[in-house]
Amino acid sequence: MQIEAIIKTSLQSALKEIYNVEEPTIALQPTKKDFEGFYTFVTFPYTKSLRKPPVEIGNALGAYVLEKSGVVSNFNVVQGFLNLSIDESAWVGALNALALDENFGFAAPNGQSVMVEFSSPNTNKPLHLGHLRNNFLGDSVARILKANGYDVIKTCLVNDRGIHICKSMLAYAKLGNGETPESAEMKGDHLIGKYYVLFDKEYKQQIQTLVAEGMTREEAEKKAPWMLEAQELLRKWEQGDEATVTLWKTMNEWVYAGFNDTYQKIGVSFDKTYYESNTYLLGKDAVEEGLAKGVFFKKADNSVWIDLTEEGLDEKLVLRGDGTSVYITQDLGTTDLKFTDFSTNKSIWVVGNEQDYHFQVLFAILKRLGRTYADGCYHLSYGMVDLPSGKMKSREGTVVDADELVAEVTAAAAEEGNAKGKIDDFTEAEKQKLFSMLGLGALKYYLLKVDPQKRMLFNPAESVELHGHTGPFIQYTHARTRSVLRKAVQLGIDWNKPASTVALTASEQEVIFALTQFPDRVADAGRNYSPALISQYAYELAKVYNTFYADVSILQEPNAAAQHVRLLLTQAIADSICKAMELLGIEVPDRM
RNA sequence: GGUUGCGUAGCUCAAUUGGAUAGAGCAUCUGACUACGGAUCAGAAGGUUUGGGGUUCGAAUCCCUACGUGACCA
Repeated sequence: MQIEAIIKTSLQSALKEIYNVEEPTIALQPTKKDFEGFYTFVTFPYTKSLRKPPVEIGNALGAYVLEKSGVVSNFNVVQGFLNLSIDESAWVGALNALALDENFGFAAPNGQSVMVEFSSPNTNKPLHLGHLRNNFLGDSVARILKANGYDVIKTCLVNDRGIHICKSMLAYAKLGNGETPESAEMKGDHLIGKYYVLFDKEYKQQIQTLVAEGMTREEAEKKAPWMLEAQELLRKWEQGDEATVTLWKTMNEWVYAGFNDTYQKIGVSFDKTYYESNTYLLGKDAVEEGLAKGVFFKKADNSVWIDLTEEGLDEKLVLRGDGTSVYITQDLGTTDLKFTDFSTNKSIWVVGNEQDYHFQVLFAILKRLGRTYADGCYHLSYGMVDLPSGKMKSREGTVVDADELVAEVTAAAAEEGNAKGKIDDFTEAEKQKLFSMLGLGALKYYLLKVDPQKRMLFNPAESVELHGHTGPFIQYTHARTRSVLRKAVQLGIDWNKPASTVALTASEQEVIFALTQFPDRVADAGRNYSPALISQYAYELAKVYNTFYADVSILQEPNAAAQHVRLLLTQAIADSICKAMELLGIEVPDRM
């Protein structure tokens, strides 16, 4: 059994035997660095019911677990805090168990399945920084849930239809001159993005002209010729006009080729891709169903609504008076489709917090419609990414392009990597592989270390940083452990077996303590859908190992038993860092 | 206007979900067997947790209020 679990059980018995208190859950916290011990139990909550001072309770409980638990070597009480030190044999035992368990940290399959929808790009422009946060989050959460025992299905819902695509199509039809990604030597998604910008430019011109002619701004925005033409194009598309559909298909193919290139580069993939062009008409039968069940009601203009004031929300339109869909209509249909296709227990949407209200409404409607899956729906809402110059706005050209950014971080890693001269024997291909690993490591870590819910600031200089609280720092620590282990192999040392108990330094105990927390951290990250918790943990592992590394010598250690423990611990750190980073979608090198 | 999120060191982020003297990184300053990998380590300095009230053994965390800031709904 785990040390922490043993202590908890022992404390439960202590409370029962000494004070006749039944405590179903014991909360332990790590002892603060300024105090002696590793686990702390807070006794304040019992002072009232037991009518005893907290120190007295702490002493009684401490004496009990010291005598009976078998893992506690010492204790001290400060006010209401009972601090417990752990016996060396318990530490070594824990190390043996986790270092020799290949699946340590990951849960066994739990028989549950979950769908994670993320990325969900528009086909009228290339991916940008905001998409990257979304992609990395979704990909990482999928990995974390898998590590928690779920069967995970990653999906992407591509927004491949609508007025925005028609804008690009129109500009291309007018100005394209048959340009292709090949002839332009541009990635397809960037080429389409170029025409979207061209549309916007011309559109703004037209508005200005109309306003100058005396039209109000609002009217001009509606009456600008290109806007009218784009809307006409959308109507043609919906009617299946052949030329329009052909152009749409061609341009979308270009975009997908570009997207795939980017996805591959950043190491993100999907099990299933949904296209809105196939799903945008869904949901109308759900509306019929809602009307029949009396969940929805019709207004005089024939539009369909739901009253969600009981849930603290408003009345919400679910179908327009002319029978056309709104976003929520499609989402109702698509959600039904997703659960029919995969019948998962849960479904998660990784979507920005600007849509918080939308998802509250969606889930509330699903419940009202009596969908059994409604309780398994979760909106993983994340904050926007700001730039030092302010908000990213695609219309104002202040977006950070994903492809460019990846190239930049890779270049930064290459510059430092080449300067160090430690990999001069690498082939060019090996170097490229490494630099991309490090560059992406820096970028992914930078975006994932922040609590998903929070808005974050993207500082370009910090995102390519390779020192301090960064991905490359952790990757470096991994390379370091592998280097030690390589040398140990060369020296013919066999450490891959249980170690026996020896005296441990404080830094060794800290490392083992950190290692033992892996399963809890994974579970925590899964419960909270938070890669940030894993990021934090990977950093702690690296930090605590580096402190240990500077503190004692491993290969020069004369005592074979002590050396054995240190190698085992090095091995465990290497494996744990590798696994933790894998949960973030970050690869770690053996050399760098 | 209505609803809602956020405000922590100069900057970027933590704080085990109500626990001890609020912790890291960057930037600044000091050091580290001429190195089992220095992309590292040890240390210094940096805080009235936006202001004000309240709840209790105990508040960055919960409640009220003011200010600042973002989002959504029209």
